[in-house]
Amino acid sequence: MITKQDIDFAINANRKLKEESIILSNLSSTKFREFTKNRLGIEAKKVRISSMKNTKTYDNLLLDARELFELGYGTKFISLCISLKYKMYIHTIFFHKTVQKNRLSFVINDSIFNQLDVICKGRLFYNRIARGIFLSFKCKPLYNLSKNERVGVKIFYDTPGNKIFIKRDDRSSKSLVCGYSDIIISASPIPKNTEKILKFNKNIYTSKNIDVCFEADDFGFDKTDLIDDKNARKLYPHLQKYGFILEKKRITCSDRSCGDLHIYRNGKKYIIEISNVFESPPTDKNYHSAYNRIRDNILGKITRICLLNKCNIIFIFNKTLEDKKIINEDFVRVIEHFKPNLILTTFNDGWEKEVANEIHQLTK
DNA sequence: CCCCTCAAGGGGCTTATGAG
DNA sequence: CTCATAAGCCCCTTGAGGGG
Repeated sequence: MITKQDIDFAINANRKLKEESIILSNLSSTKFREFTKNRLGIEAKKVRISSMKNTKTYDNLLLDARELFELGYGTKFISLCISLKYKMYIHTIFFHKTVQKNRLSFVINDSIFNQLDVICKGRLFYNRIARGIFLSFKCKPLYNLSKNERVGVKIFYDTPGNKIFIKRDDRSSKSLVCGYSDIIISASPIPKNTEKILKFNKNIYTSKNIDVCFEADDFGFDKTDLIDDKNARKLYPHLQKYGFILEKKRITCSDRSCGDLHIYRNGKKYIIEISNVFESPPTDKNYHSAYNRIRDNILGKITRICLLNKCNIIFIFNKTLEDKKIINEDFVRVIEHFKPNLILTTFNDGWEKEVANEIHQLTK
């Protein structure tokens, strides 16, 4: 079993090697022994690996090497890590010959998708300069987590290549990388069909949408922490008490026509859209334009969401909506056309409790 | 915000060649 | 025959920046 300590030790040693201008490509048996003796105080044995065949150590050593390969490391790093762990230099060619080289076989895994409880929208894209394919997706809590610490992950694909599962494993060679505003993970090894789509023309940047699946728990979150909308995040725990179940698919602010919260009860799906339209009340000066904007905003949401979704939809708006300044003729006609479920609230302390109860009553 | 673009550096993989 | 080393191209990781 390769531990995080084994790997960190090797990473550190590699750093020290670089201080002496030795990169792994230049590491030789002599340099390794000199280095371990002088910098680490380790006396490495001089052993011919072939003489160890059929010993327990040899078997363990190979198991460790295979595990490292599965974690995404290559022969040079494996050579360093194993050499340090077993205190004897073993050249890269040995691992090249003994470790299975099909990385793809480790990452195709359909059954792992049974565990997921969160799905986010992601994209795979090809980076022409780096000549690699990468995954990019947004998830605020994960982004903040990986900003503060290295979050190692393994990735898995389903057979059709439409979904990618990320599983935390801090030993992995891959980690979540904070991009400009999103999380980036290198997506290799890439299933062949996906690779074809993205590398079809190397001069054109293309991307492919993909579902990013994971378990919230795996990264230390509750799945309700990952609800994107602030108000929906407050409301859901109270709905949960009434037996509503959160959809796995995460709604982000980019899904403008999807509402804020998707939940199920008794096999029925409900979409909830929450808008605190008076969060910052209009000032006296632009009084009229402000109310016009709010009216358009509300009508736009009602129209889009009602038109594009085929399930029960509940809108939660500010109670001030009853104000005559919002209700004009157009407003009345749109409301009469779509007949949306409307719940009005003050958004004062404790609103989420009252609203959850209203939703419960409304959907009985 | 969404989607796209650019980049450095070094390990990964493979093979030839020679030493032990 | 086994193992070590070097060399070279390929690929992966990490990271930044910006237009619309």
